[in-house]
Amino acid sequence: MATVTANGVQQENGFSTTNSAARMNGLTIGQNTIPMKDHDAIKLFIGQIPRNLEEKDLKPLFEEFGKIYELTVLKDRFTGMHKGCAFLTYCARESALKAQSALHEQKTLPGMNRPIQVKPADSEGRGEDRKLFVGMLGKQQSEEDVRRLFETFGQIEECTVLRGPDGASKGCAFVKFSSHAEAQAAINSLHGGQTMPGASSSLVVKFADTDKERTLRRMHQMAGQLGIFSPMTIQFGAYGAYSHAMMQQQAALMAATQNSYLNPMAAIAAAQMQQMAAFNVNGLVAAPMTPSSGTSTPPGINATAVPSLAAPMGVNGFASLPPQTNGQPNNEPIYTNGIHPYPAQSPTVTDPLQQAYAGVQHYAGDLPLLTPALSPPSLSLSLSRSPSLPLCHSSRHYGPEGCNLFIYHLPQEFGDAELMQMFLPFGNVISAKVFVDRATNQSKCFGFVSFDNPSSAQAAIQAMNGFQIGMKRLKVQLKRPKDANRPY
DNA sequence: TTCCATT
Repeated sequence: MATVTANGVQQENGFSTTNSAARMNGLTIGQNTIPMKDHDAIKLFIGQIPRNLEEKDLKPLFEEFGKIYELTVLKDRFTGMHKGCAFLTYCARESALKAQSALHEQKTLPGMNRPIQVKPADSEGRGEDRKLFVGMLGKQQSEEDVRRLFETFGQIEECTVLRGPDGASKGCAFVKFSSHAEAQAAINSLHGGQTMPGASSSLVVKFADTDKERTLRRMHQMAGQLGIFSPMTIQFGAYGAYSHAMMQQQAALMAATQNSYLNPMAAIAAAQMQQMAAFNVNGLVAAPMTPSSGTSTPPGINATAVPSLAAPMGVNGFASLPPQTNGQPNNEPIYTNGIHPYPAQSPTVTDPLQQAYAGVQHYAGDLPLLTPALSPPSLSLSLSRSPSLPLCHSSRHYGPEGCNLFIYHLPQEFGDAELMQMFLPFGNVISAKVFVDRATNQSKCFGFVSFDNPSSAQAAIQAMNGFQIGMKRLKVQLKRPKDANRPY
């Protein structure tokens, strides 16, 4: 297990040697265990839950199957109404499978007429982005042969040679890796590279058709047979991109789930980012998922007095901010994790409170730091009185390509200043903007931060993506470049 | 009963 040096900084080499252990069990520093997510973790959809149950109520029910990485009750985007369902990710894939088999349709929660649903979220797909179709195999090649061919590229979850009724190979197979990147690597190295004995041409290695593509193909065939061509087909066909036209045609025909299939790359990118989050933990910080977190009210924070509109407790795990007092906040440590290392990255931060906060931020990759017990009230006080904050900003709203971050799942209470403060440790913040609903003046819980150089942005992603607040985690990604995601 | 938002 990793150790922490006297000053609280975990040593570099400690990280590399403990990585695999960390993946299995969480990384332990002192008494603190950092939750980490398996690279092949499954996001579960939880359905049929009573609307009066919030994250903290659901947690005990699911914790029994393993450490929870993230749990989010779905709320209506506008009204904030509980939708009666949730998303749940365990640190370990195994826990998800256990929970699914133990709970799915197995019991009915109080007040519900249908049994609880626990199954992989729709967004998880069925691994189509990591499943390969392999063609032009030799007829005598077995599953084992195919595995050997692919195993150097990653972990193979599934390998099936397609066979006829007589058991004879059809000369093709499906190979499912544990990640998209592994599958892609196999394509890069193997496709067209060699010709198997008895095969008529070189090996074919491509992503297996998704359901959508299959549907599409079928519709295409049907449309062809019926002589139907939608106006969309003609319009987009003029651009000459066949696959694109197909996509658009499907859009016209199905008029459903457009986002997900028009931009599959976004989903993949998101998945990769999540993997990075699991990686970026680095074992640098430890803050326990405080035993009291979510189950009791820390002294000084009155959970029942939370004004529901201003700062709903259940939504982000925060207590409402106390009214701004005129005195100095008490300078007791905000983060009681015993770790106060702080590399001199942010010479502008002089307030000890801010330092403590910023230091924790820096190491926070994946951690449940901002639990109700530990925080934001004091945080916000310290932030709000920072006359010495550097004046970064203005004139330009964003930095060069690669320097701009998109941040999602910000606490409702965070404004521009808090956002900037949170990212200052990573470099020069050119701007920090939280989006605010014009009608209600409420934060939309996402925003942008721009640095003056790409490495600061990367450092911020490394440290802050996956940063846990309550039961949610910040999503920190490079801002989508303008024009990305436009069909043409 | 399926989140997701890009100055």
